[in-house]
Amino acid sequence: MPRTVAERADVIPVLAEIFREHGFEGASLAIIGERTGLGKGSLYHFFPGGKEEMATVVLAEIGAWFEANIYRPLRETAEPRTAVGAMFRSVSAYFYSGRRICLVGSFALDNVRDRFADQIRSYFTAWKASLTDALRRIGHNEPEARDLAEEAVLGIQGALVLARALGDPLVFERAMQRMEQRLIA
Amino acid sequence: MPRTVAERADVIPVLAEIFREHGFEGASLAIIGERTGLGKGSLYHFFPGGKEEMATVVLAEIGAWFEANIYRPLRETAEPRTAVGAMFRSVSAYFYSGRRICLVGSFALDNVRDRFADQIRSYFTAWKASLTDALRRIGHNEPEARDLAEEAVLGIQGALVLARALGDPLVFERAMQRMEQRLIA
DNA sequence: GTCTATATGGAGATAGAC
DNA sequence: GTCTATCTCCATATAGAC
Repeated sequence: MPRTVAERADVIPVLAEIFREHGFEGASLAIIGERTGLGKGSLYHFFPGGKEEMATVVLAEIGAWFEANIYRPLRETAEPRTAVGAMFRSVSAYFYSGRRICLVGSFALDNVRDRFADQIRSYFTAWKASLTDALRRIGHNEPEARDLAEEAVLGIQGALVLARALGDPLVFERAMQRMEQRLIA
Repeated sequence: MPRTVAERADVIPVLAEIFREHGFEGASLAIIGERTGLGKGSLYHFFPGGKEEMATVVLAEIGAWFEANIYRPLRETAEPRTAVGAMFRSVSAYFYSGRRICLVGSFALDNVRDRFADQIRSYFTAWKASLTDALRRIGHNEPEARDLAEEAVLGIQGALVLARALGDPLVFERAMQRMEQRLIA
């Protein structure tokens, strides 16, 4: 008999976490079944396209979350200096101060990069663009704003790599501090 | 009959490139056999420990290369300003201006991170330490040197992630320029 | 040292009962 | 919607001839 009646939406955050921890190929259906509490039947009922569809949906949800919580505020908040500070706080919370990796960044380095190339590119393009916009409004000129935005976006990814490699979240926190200083000063 | 008589040392750079392109799990023995021109028999003759041993050996060779070509020059070159400039040129060449990813960084984000944790940590620890040393000798005070070194090491990793995600090597080249400026100025 | 053949396991995915 | 049983494929690894 059925364990419980699940909703597809409830499963997505769990999938995201599994992909972060195990990568795309490492996230076996066995693990996914265990963590979601769903059998293969239910999984394929929700995601007829299998793992590939699961990852696509997860990436879409991540993109939507960043759009709502990071990119839009950067573009639309009246006080851009505040918005940039808020971005660093949101990012720090989102990545658990460097204890959690960026799924999009890890996919970019992974074997699966080509399969999800469009979603990966959009994520970073939108981030760069919205941050550039805020920096422009803070008072930086156009090329300077673009440079600083690129540096910050890449710095966040690098901080996640290094913090994970060294097993030291402080690496991430220090990088956030430095970048915020540089952008807002 | 045997195809050719190979040496283990010749195989290692090929393995490194395969792991970079496909990741650890994605690098199947089929691919490895194809690219090295070796059958499974030869592969297991050279690496009785299988793929895990292959990756360990590859990481060791990468570590040795960086020690000889990056870390030692940073520590020992009489003119540290020159050494830092040389580091950026070597790194840029090594990563093909951002077209090639860092195997160690990609492993750090991957499912296999725990299996190779020691080698991953050493790679970044040694890089940070040797760069800090050079910056110290350039004239930065201790905490400043440490901060700048950490920022540069992490910036290189982030630049590789973003360049790959956007399919744009210029992202990498710009990041190298900015960092060199900041470190040497 | 290299090859081919094979063992064995686990992967993703499907079928159909309930 | 959920389950179990099953299919097929390809993974790593081994054995033993040459």
